[in-house]
Amino acid sequence: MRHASARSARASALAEDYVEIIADLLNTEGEARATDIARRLGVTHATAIKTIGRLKRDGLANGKPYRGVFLTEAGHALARRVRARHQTVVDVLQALGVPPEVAELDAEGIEHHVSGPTLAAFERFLAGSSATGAARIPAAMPPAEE
Amino acid sequence: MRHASARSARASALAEDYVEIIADLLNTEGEARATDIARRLGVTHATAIKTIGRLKRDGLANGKPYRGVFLTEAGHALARRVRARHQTVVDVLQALGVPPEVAELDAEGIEHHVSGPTLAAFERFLAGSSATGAARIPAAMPPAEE
DNA sequence: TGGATAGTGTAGCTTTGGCTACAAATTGAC
DNA sequence: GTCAATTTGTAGCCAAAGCTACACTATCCA
Repeated sequence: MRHASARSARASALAEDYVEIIADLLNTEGEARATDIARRLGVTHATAIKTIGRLKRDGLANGKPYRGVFLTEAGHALARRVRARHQTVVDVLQALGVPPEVAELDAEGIEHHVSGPTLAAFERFLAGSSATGAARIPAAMPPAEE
Repeated sequence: MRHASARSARASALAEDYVEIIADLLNTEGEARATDIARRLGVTHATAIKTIGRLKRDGLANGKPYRGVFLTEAGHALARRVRARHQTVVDVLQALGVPPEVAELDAEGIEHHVSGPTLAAFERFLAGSSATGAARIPAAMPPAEE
């Protein structure tokens, strides 16, 4: 049954991607239009609109027809969590020696499968590296217990 | 378009999971039965059989009705690649301080999104750690250039 | 040699996430 | 204010991946 959780993560990955993009568009452009969301994802606007409909149904987004998409409080909370996790994953990959552009690309897929404990370990790892000013974790770092 | 590659990775993830499990069953049990594959994945046997049909269609598996599933040469090659990558991801997660059981679980999802360059970086990272015999990478490790 | 049990396969349904094609609304330029 | 262009929405199609229910084979044991 090991794969079952990976499968459910796959299911929520799309919603997380949409929410992440919508939040980003709202921040940078002031509005999130269906066409822009679609372009960012590399799908047609019809696909985007249908998926946005599911986000609305699930209480993550709202907005009136022809008036752009907005996030509910739940949507914003999810976006914040997703964004922070994304950055952590990118930072870890880069600390491990992955080139920045590749790290950014791979993080897009990896982030949806990083569980809470793993995220915590990543953060400890990064805190350890930055504490010494080095890009790598110091040898003296204690094993993180949970 | 950053998300497009993550999406296509999601598409091949299931095939990779099946091939990985089939190879493991062939190794440990000598045969891969549909019911066992289904149980490992946490799906019903009907779902497993349908997916195995797709693997056969795509040239990864073969076998006669009621006679178990086998891998083609392509299937075996894929299984080998997937298994090696899986182990690397698990090792990296543990080196970063993720508990073994969690590392095993998260790797199941993460591995499908680890690109070639990232995998190479992971291997360099591990080579650096093991050279000192420590579970962690030494602070003195030089940045891996690419 | 039969049955019972276990395993395999088929049929038909659902949801998701894609697509194209078309229709409707909005916006901007005259 | 009207018309063209853009954007948004709808309809209908497809394949994948899941399910339940039922039918068919194999296998094993009495």
